[in-house]
Amino acid sequence: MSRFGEVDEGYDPQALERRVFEHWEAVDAYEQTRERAADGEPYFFVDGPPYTSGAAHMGTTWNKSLKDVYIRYLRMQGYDVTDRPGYDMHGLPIETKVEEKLGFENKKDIEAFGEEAFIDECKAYAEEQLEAMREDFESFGVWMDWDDPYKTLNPEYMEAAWWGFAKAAERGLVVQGKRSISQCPRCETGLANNEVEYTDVEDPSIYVTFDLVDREGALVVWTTTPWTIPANTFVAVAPDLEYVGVRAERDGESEVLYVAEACLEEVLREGRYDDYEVVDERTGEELVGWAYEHPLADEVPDHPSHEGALEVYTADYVETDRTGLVHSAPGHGEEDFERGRELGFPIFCPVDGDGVYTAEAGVYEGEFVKEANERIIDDLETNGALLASGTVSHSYGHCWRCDRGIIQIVTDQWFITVTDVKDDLLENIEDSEWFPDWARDNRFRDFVEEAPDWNVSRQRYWGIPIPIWTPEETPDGRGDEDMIVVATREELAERVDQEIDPETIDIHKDTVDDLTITEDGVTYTRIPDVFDVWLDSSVASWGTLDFPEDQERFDELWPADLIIEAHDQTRGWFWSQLGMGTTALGEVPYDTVVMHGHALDEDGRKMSKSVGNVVEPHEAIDRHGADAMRLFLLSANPQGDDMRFSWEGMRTMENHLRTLWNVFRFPLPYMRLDGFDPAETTLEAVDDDLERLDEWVLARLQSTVETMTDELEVFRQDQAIEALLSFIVDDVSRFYVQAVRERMWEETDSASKRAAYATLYHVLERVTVLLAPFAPFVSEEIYGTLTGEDGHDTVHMSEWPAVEEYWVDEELETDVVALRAIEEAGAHARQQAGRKLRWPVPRVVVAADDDDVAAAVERHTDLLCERLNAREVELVSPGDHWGELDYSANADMSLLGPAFGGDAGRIMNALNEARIDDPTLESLERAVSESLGEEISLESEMVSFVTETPDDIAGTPFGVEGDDRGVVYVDASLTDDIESEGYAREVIRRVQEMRKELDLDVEEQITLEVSVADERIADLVAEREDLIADEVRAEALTGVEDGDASHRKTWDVDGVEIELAISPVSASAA
RNA sequence: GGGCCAAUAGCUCAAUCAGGUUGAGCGCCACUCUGAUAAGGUGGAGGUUCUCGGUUCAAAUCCGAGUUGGCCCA
Repeated sequence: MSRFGEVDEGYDPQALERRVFEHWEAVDAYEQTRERAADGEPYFFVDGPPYTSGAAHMGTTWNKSLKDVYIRYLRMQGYDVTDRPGYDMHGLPIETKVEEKLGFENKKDIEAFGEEAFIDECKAYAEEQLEAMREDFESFGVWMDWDDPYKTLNPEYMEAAWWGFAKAAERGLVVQGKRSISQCPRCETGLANNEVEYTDVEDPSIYVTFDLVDREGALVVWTTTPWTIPANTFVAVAPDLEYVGVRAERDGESEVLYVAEACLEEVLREGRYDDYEVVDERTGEELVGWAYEHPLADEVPDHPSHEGALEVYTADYVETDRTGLVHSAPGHGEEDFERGRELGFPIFCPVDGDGVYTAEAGVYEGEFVKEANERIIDDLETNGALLASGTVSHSYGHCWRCDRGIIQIVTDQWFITVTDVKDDLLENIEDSEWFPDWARDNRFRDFVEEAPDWNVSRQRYWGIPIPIWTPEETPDGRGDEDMIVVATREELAERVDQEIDPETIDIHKDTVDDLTITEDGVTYTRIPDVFDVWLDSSVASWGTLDFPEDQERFDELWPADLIIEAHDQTRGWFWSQLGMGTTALGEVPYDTVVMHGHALDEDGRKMSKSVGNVVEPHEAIDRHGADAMRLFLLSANPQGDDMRFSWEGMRTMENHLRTLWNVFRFPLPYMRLDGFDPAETTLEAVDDDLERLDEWVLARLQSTVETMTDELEVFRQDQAIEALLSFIVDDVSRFYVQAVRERMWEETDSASKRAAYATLYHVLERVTVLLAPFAPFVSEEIYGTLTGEDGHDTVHMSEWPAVEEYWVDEELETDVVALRAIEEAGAHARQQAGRKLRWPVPRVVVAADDDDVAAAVERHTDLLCERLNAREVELVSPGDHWGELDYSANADMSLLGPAFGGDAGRIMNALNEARIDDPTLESLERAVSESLGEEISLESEMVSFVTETPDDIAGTPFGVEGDDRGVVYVDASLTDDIESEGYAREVIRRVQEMRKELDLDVEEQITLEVSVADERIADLVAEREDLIADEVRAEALTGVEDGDASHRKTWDVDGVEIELAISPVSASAA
């Protein structure tokens, strides 16, 4: 880019972004930026791999933008930052998508299609999705190593998972076992808890009676899963709960029912009993050992009948709910299973992985369990075991992929026994620092404390094969006793019977399933399962380093310095990494965690396709540009809180950027015209010529740098952005540029102009560097235009600015805060006096409350005169009083409260309403006492005096951060001289407008004719003819002939009619 | 059903930890400016600080119960 070249007149983000992408491409901006930091101190950032689901939504966009900011910032700080992006590419979501695509119904279709072909389809699909996501990420300017991402489907990454798992196995933390798990009957695989989604559904709600053996009556249980009744093994009670036996009557028949006393009324109502009588009272403890008959004994001949089965036991999961007696089937429910194991019962689960009853289920064999519900209810009724039957709406678990209702069954699974190392897990948490800290100390700790063993096996195809080989013959024994766990591809090649090349082998299921190991005469085959997909990403901290293949980088970098993810990852990636890091290596694999929230819609609702409130990032980019979108997202608190998307917020950010663009564009023509060379006219060169405002804006720049750096260090980029934008918009644009414009308009060269150039140039250049991590596009273009060949090829190679002590000037900053407050108050007072800024006022009086303000006014009298358009500015020093003022007082409630208790409020009001002539405590006490009708004694610390403006002069108090610091009085009286200038300015303004209407060049000379209807005012205007001619570039004030090039208009200036006519000189000469 | 987090102006948030007359920016309306112009300036309207109860002279702030939303878990 050439320095001070022509730029777009308005801020056009789309065009600008296109240019910047081309520029990045042309100069290898990303590669150069990385290279520049290559020798810096290493910083190991790990990208949490997004699942390859197709497109970046607003949440991933926020996440990646945050990562991009900190990567860029750290790089500017000189760190050599790892920025390898990752993709999570295995798992059921992709399998189900591919199944849909191929029109598959279940696993049998996959088997028919062929494992290898299916895996190839999954791989192709995942890669396709990856490309779409990469394009999205790049489109909003995320700079990561897109050419070398880590993919969980790559053999070297899969090996990282094998290695970690083998380490855990080495430490005895891998076991096989039967567990009650959530099974998706369609996907035919177990699901982790976090893969189960709960939604409200209508299910059967039945009350079943279990007839007691050897005594009259029946136990009443309640269930929503009739299909689990065949597997009933025992009934659970709470030991201390009161139970009753009642003789209940309905339809003229009576029976004895046992339920918890608290549930009695409800059960009888459900069963529509007419009457009842309590015949027995017992605690749960006293029911233990009672035997009952299986209600489907004939239909399910193989039902549990072993020693101890079909009896009452206590269990801690019993609640005083429904009947207080719980039908327990260890072959299904998780708690039932645990209790059943405690009791030493064999597990009876007559249901297969596809949700179909096995032969053990007797007459129900071959039926899908959910469909068998109805028949079972009928059979229960026939057997006289159905007390009541209805439906209930409750929250029930569903498969996260296919939405089918899950079933609880007991199957053989493989576990990492994280419960064995729970103390280590809790201890290791302490080694990580979290932002916000409560995420670690409340949420995460709670989760870790309660975490069960990790079921890592899935009965699926598209995943990392579990590297366990078990002996072909394992009669009765558990697989984990003689298992071989393979850690690497090399080890695999060494141990398997077949000839394979570890360099080239793809270790997906279709390949490794055929491999066998024979050792000591025993042949081992691989178990058919693949890993839970959460295990894939859990090894990212070393997988991203290609460890174990690459040992060196692991030794240098591990563990991760920083990870940044949303709060749903507490139970996801934050946890899986801790679990894997601790079981494999005994350490937490990350030092610092930044936990952000989710992107919600404008109303604070979750964005969801079905609700139709999803905002796509590319729509946001199309409407307001990628920079504005990033700034909007990044200006949200990144620690824990959710963010609400807002189009208004987006627009605001675009407006701020437009302001920056205008500020940047404004001096360019002047700098170009004057041949300003920033390399020559440096700040150092013009130091002696700098004016106070120049020094001020440089001082403000320093404190902005300081604030931003401090905030970024604690991951509050939102605060950093606020500081920067407020500097750009409030300080540079609205104040500094406003004040220095006239210096730039000067036609001749001057020291003051050069100083202004050098200052504004420096400020703008620093601003682009500070803005670069957040809005990488617009900062790039501004930087390029400012620096031309002298700068880096890209702003992103810049160092993060350090505070330049030389320019720090806190006192000056505070002074200008006061001056700006005075100016603001002055403008307010003017408006109240009905005098617009264009009209000069003879006098402005500043009554200062303290020496700092007084000193500031003294130093900047000229500036105040100019900005307030006052002939003179007078200062009333602290301590002196403006004779005509009244006073009232404000109360300091922190002192008034303790002193007066309940009366403090009334006294406060009296203070506010008091009007006294002189600001003394005595006068105030007198006024307050009189108003309240009682003697009130005040301390001077309790009150502060407030001036009350007299009627004849417009006065406005000014303050700093809520503290009153003085009052500005504007004397708006008129004199002929002032009226003369005022009307002249009115004429000038209107001539300028007419020039614009004719589209004249700024330099173009005109002839001008002015005729004012009012004679007195005509004379006043005539007094300022020279001023008018000068300001509007009029060669002469003469009559203007009506003609093609002339422009004539009659104006109404506050009731005075003024006719103006202009014509360009060139036109009238022709 | 349980845990964590949040709720203050139309919107985004500050003030909450250490109780003391609720603030800023944006938006809106009015006025204003017109050599940055899809800009700038001034003012105004807009709050039962989610609800109810408690502690206190005094509660947005502390405590308890609830409501709504988000995440996680069952």
